[in-house]
Amino acid sequence: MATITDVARVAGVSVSTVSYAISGARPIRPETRERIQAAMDTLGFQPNAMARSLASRRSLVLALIYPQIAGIGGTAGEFVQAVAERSKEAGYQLVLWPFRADQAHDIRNLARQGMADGVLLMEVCLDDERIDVLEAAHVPYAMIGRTRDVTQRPSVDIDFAATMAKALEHLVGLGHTHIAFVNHSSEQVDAGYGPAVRTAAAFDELMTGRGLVPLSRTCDDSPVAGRAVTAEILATDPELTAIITMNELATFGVYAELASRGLAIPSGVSVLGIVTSPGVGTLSYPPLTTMHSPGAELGRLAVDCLLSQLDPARTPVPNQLIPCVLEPGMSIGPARTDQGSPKRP
Amino acid sequence: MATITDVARVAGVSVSTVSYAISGARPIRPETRERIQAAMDTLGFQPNAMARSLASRRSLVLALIYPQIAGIGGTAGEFVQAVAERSKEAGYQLVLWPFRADQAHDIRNLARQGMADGVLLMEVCLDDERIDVLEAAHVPYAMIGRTRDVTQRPSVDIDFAATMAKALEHLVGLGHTHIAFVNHSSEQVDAGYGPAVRTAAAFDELMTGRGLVPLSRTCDDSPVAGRAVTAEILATDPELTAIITMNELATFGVYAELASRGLAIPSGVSVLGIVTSPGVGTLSYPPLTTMHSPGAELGRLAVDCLLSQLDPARTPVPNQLIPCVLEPGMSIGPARTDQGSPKRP
DNA sequence: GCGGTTCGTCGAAGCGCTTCGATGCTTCCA
DNA sequence: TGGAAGCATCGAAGCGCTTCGACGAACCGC
Repeated sequence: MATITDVARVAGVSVSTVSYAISGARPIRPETRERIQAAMDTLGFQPNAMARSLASRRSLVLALIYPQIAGIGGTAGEFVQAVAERSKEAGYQLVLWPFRADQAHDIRNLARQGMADGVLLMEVCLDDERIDVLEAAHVPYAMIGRTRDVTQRPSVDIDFAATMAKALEHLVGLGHTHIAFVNHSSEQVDAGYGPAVRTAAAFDELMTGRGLVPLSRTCDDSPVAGRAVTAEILATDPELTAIITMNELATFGVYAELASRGLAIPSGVSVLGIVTSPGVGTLSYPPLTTMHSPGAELGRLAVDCLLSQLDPARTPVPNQLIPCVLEPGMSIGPARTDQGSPKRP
Repeated sequence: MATITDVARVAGVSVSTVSYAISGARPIRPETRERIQAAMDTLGFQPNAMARSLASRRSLVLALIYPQIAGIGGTAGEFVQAVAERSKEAGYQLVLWPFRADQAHDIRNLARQGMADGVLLMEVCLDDERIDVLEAAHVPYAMIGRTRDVTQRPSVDIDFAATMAKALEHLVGLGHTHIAFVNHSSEQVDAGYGPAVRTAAAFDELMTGRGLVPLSRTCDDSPVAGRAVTAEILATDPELTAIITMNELATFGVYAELASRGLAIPSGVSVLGIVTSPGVGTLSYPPLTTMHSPGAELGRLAVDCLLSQLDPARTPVPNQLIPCVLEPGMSIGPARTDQGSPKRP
């Protein structure tokens, strides 16, 4: 494997000149630059990443800490992909650190080994120990998701409140007033999992603000649980005409339960999946109308957000919240009016 | 950030002694070892990964080249996850290199920068340029999937033939003789995408071997295409009683088309999904019987396979083929016998 | 025509670690 | 009891690159 020394020898210049020619940090005479380029080409020179990092004290590597990328639905996959691609565009590599959220100290130690210039965290909880540890160790980071207070903390996230607002606006505009929300599991809510907590809060507040009664349920991530919750919801409010789900697997159960009761979608009950992974709407019949998670955009933003801290020359990236995007399917229609829709609460 | 020199000073020993204490490459007196350990603890020392790699000429990093991890179904996600975890167990980190299959030269150049000790390739085609380039550059690799000839080439893969054999055995045992196979798209077959080619070949051969007529179709990866193919298959062979699909998205279309024709599953037609991602069976009603892809196991094996080349001290990992695992659902039953099942071809 | 700049290049000092050979002690057996 | 062998440790030479200061040459204005 050719080294920079070989290139310098072949080009008849000093090692430092080659280095400057590569980095462009100092002016090089065009003729010299060409000789160097020729030498690099004939030798097939590729600079050694480790030596470069050691000397420059920048590894050009970002680390992504993730708890899980498997599972149905490519939300996380889409996100990871976007992160990797954006990193590459920016000249960085991406390493995967599979750590659970409670392994903050292992994360800190790995970070201090200098393999990565900064870390990206996903699935951040309202009170996330990892953030505290990383801040204490002065490790640059950016999070996808938000801790409780996020001012002064670099983050990008889905705008759950805006997503819910758009969802309700859409449904209420079609005459729906009895609307239920199927959330993630109660374990996730209790663990302070941001999406579950924030979206539920937004639902309650927005429904109440419209003078409607919020019917909100947690639900394990499975079709079976989705079926059970649907049955329970329908029993609780027989006048229900719309269900918003933020639980992809449960949504399949919602469909199944509605079908088994002869409740057609959307003429009987409208269903809207929010924060979904791409393509999931087409898996059901009738195709589910969704508001899909802006995973790819979040991934790119997260990288930009982190890089803007590593390199002050970059334009700083403010914290951003991105709402989900409506993807029309065929699961939403006007509210049915079996016994006159307006009803006093 | 404390360095090894700081540790040596605090412990009152030389730098090399600290290094040997950490690596265990030479014996150190227990008392000395303890002093060093104490020094490391008080300083919070973490060895610098870059310096270590530069000096030892081993980065302890593996690279995973992947074309796509997004998309419905966690097959690839499951695989990536397993790879990352196994790597961590073995003391390696995993970096993601998002390259398309035609970017062999970029891959080569990156590999020659010495960031990774070896690379893992997924979605390998029968004739894969990347393999040739990597071999020419003497870059250690392991592939998930197989090129045309795989003797002497480190690989792990799904055993498509065995999977298909088990699938047919199961169905024929239930009296099915008119069986169709829904493959991936013709583009993928033409591109020499191993799973599509090998499985189709196995289907043809095994059906013919049993004296049955193989009805094999390519199909775009979408529910819509799945519907169309199902209609065409049923028109071609009205006596069809079973469909094997290796196309998760299309399978949803298969269900929809059967439902719209009033063909119940499994009493009218049995459906078996092969090489599926985990959990996908539960998304349909009735739950799809599947043979799911051993993604996690393949991921672990692939890492072991690669590591056994990097470190000759490890026990070598032979090329392995792992069949998919049957996961019972409710989509398979005995063949219907509308007009007497045995029929001469 | 002389001090002050700017340009293009060089040499050398690291970056923080690994690893080879050497060294001074002990220990052991003939 | 002396030489070989083993043990524990040290010093120094890199690994391949970046970057700082320096230096000669060409250029500038007054």
